[in-house]
Amino acid sequence: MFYDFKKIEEKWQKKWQKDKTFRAQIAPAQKKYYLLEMFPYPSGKIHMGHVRNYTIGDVAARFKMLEGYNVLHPMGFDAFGQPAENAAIKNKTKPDAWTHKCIREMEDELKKMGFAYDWEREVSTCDNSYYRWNQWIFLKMFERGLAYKKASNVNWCPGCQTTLANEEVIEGGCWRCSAKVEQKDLEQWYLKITEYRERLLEDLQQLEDWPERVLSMQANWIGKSQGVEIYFKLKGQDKVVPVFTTRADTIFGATYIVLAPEHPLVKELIKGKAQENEALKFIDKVAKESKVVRASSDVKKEGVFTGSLAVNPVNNEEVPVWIADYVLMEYGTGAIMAVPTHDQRDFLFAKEHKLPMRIVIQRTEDRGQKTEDLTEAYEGDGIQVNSGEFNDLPNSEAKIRIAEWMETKGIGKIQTHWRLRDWLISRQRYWGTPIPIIYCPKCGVVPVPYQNLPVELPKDAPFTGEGGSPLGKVKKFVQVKCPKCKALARRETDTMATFFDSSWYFLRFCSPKFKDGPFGEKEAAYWMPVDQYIGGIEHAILHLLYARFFTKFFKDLGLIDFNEPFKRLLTQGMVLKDGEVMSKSKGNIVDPDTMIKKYGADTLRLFILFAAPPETELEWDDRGLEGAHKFLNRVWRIQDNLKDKADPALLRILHKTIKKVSEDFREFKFNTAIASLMELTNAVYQLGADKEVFSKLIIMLSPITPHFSEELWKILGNKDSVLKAGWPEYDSKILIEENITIVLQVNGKVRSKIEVAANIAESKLKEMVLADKKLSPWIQGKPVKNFILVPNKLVNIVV
RNA sequence: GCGGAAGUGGCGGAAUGGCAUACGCGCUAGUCUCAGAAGCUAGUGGGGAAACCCUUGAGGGUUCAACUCCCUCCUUCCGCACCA
Repeated sequence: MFYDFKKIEEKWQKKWQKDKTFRAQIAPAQKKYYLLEMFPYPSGKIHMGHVRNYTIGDVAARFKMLEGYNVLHPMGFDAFGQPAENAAIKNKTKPDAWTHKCIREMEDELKKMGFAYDWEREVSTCDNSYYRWNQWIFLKMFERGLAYKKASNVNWCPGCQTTLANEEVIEGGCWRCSAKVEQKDLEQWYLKITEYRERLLEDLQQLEDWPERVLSMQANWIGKSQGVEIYFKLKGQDKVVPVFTTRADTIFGATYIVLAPEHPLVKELIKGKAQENEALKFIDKVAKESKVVRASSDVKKEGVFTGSLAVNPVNNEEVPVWIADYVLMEYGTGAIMAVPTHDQRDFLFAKEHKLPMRIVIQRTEDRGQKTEDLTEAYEGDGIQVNSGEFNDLPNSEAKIRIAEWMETKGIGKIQTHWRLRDWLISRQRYWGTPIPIIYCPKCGVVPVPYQNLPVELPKDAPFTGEGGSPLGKVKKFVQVKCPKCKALARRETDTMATFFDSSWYFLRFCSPKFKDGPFGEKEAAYWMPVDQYIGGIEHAILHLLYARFFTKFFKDLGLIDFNEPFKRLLTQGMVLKDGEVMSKSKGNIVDPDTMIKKYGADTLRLFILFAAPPETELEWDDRGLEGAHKFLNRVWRIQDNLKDKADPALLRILHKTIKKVSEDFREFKFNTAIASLMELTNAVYQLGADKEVFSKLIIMLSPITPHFSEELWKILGNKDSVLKAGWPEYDSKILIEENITIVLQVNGKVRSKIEVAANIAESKLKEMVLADKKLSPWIQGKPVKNFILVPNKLVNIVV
């Protein structure tokens, strides 16, 4: 007999919707649990990555419901972004219409999976009821000096006359017209996330339940480093070039310095020199080079000599000043001291351009080694050589002593540097939140008054992907009266990066219809922080960092009383097919909808959890899906053969299973939880189950296969949803076994096994072991050197 | 280059110092059937007739005992803003 998954799944989905089973309401007496999965971009179709992410979340949510928590489990759409613009151009429609159509389709697909969402809380970031609060937040930041304007480089396509995202630059060319991409300076809006860097780093320590790798990625991204700023005087001028280094111990080996081509001193340095023309050409070339090309590691490091010399302040040695593309203006001081012997990049550059080098750190065993002997830079620890009064010190000590010495001599300054830069949020795009700023010829930059929000995104902007910002072409939008002096003014036409939208949506879900602010303080106080957040590892840095930044900002505004938005984080692995990520270009996509039609959502949910642990990659396998389906049919058939009373042996297995599944669910080990449910099912086939054992099996399965379990639960005569059944508890008395199998090893190799009473005395056991027949060939005539006993498990005899 | 993760049967995976390969897929045989499908039962790491021996990317170490801990190396995957 087969179960009719199609009928069953439709029936229960309708019932859940009608009964509002998953509606979440504040209940102060009850323990709350906020479970959130990263909301999707509405592309129209869900893919296996979504199925995996949301199934993991759904099982956790339903498990918590069974455990008696008041669960908030919302869903929404991250609906602004470029794909809508591209799709609209391609399909001759509008981003608005296209996005809303996609949202409807995706809602349908998500509902077909049976996910336990409170759909009444759904939000879409492209609705003005949502993005008006983006604008509100922006204005609050602007008031506090956290949003500011600054000139910055963008990728510019001269063919399309538009800016390009990094991912739209393919091998230095525009993805649409292949024209060579240039760099252009534009005034852009930034958020001062760097003001929060200390807290963003510090508070990582509170996140005990985050994966170690995400924490270290965030810490590295923020990149706090202690180092020294060293002042190199320019020869024949009274100008000074500061360079930053974390390796003050190598200063005596600095044989040249390198400036970024954009460095403000460069033009002056090359003026009138023989190298001037060559240098100007190089600067021009680098300036046009897209950041993507410049940043790719396989490109050869290029550079030119400026013709100027500088003085190494520790030994007054004259060193050449170069410019090179691998030094970036954005980091540190935009200038570095080069130590070819102890930095591999400097080493390669020095070899290429025949620059001098000097060893200053050496391991004792390498004493006497010459620079000519080096085939690569030595970046490890050692003893100082060629370093004046610091010779013979270990470099770790010298690093500190040299830094302090330079500070007292006034040739350097100990400094903390950060890797984190401010966040550029301006986009010259249409489908995003308009930045609520007005430019008045008299008053300058004027924020839109709060009562005038939202600044609505015009529905009818013409855009073709060419010719600059689409909003700039909508006169009705651009032309505006200055809120201060009523003179004719101009609106900002940039929109916000979509990461802005997703940096606070978890707060909106607490009170999605709130009208007096981005979220209700009372609701946020009850539901937040998110107890469990689930999403892809690709968001390990940016999204999570921005969400943490916004949370701290809200705390500073006094709207919330906590520092971190996400208590626990799970990053799920990708879904692969034939060892590769599923993608359209590879043509290896497996469509969830097809699988639902063929086997049902419950089977799909079961398989995707069973095939691999949540955090590792998952290899898709059609046959595995069939196996999962087979298992459900096997459980379904149990109902026909229920006994009046279960075997005591089965009861023991049942309680063992309850213990194991409870532990595994708490730790998100769904694959092994399912394995033990399968073992229980196998035992039922051997020993026969009664109604009680079967009921508990169904309850334990219900978070994974909700429709299937609800149906069986009803067939067993229950009136309420299986969600009301309560999570089963195990009886530790039943778990105690009378007899235990002890493994007998000789010299670490298994030679025999014996069955003994659980509470056997050690001396008695030893006697039995030494008398074991299978063991005798191995121990006979040999003195027992050691007798190791692991209680209830194993004995190892060393002879 | 920087940072992170992982390597176990034919395949997905289990075991975090104590019986390597749980559970599932696949495969083999049996049973049921006119036949097939489904189901059920049994078997299934490699070598060997057997006793036994070998086996967790490679090599070394610690330990009574290592997939698990330490060292060296190899391979694969992921993220990134060449971060000095």
